[in-house]
Amino acid sequence: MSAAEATILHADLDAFFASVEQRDNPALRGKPVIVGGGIVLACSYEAKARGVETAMGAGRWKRLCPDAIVVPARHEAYSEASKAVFELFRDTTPLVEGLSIDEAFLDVRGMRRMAGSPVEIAERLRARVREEVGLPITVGIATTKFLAKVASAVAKPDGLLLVPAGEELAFLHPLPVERLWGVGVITAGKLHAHGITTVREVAALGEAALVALLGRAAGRQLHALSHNRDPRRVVVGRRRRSIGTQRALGRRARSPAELDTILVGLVDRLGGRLRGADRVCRTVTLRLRFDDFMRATRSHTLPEPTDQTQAVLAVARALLAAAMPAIRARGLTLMGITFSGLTTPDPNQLELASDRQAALDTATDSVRERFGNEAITRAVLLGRDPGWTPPLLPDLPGPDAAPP
DNA sequence: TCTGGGGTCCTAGGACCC
DNA sequence: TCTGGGGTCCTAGGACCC
Repeated sequence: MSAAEATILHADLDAFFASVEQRDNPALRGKPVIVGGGIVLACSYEAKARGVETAMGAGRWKRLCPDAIVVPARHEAYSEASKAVFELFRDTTPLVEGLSIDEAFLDVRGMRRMAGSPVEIAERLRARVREEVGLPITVGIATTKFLAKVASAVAKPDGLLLVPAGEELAFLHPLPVERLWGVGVITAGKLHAHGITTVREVAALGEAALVALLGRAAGRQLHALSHNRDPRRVVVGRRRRSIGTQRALGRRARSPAELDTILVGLVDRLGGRLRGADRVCRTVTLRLRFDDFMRATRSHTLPEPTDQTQAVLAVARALLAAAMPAIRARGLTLMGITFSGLTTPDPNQLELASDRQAALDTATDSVRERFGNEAITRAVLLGRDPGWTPPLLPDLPGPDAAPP
């Protein structure tokens, strides 16, 4: 019994949002299409060929591709298309692990007699996604999840690539380090600084050296991946660990009252999403982004989980009020706010969140215990008095280390 | 060249417990 | 004077992914 047979598929829709737009509007086919506008949420391969990339700002893509057709995002359409494709995934094999709205791992081990070789299964899946949902999809096949993902990235767009068992390293080693899952700009930069540009060179380095360079987890992981060692199984039914909502603010200064209005909107959305997903959260995190792209995080953990907007709001207000003086002291402009609730793994705890007033009381007590009565007062004032400026709090560290 | 709205996982120090 | 080990939880920051 060879554990080495390549049976893991990584299926990844190509330029997902843009492909849905081209599917639904024939006038867009064959043209550079950008979904988003302000920044690029997604772009068609015609736009990619001109150098446009995801998350690019308007200034840049307009220079690169002035004739691009810009369409607003239609998230419901994407969500629907995603559901239809995932149905086809699950019709292919019960072992489906979703990674995001547009990609999943499928394990087709033991299906040869019934359904054919992994390549045949993948071909059939690609044809069905094309015919039944109208979208192009790329599939990578390999012995490990990690390598299947690398394979699909290499095969894009609208491709299929099998890395046969036994040929993994021959495929992997010539690739640039950036192809490895988990190597972003920072890690790639560190590796480049040591003259390492290919996976082969990573593999030759040895675990100890990689750990010294990148830290324990990242070093070990990279070492293992460079030898195609990835024992992770395809797992069905993974649950989200956190739910968050965020909003960009731009460079304009915001009054406390404005901030509070934004905050209430975010928390309201978050509460709705928690309840909609039948989830509760115990740890509420406030994430702030500044004009120099610095970030700061403040979090608070409640004694009991909740899905109640008012309870989360009490925590959120206190966190923001407590962080505000430190922000002002640095003279930074707030560019974005995120609130997220770390969901709890135990669904039984849902019952604990049933009583609204009790949840609010618990949250208020918990915040008071940590930040003191003053913080509660400040948090309440935050929403009421536009002229209010918070006093400096000496006990709070700044949003980050002192500027260079 | 400064941009969205989602997420995941890891690290490190301090508190606290046994 | 020097000095124990291990574990969990919380908080803040950082890197990365789509």
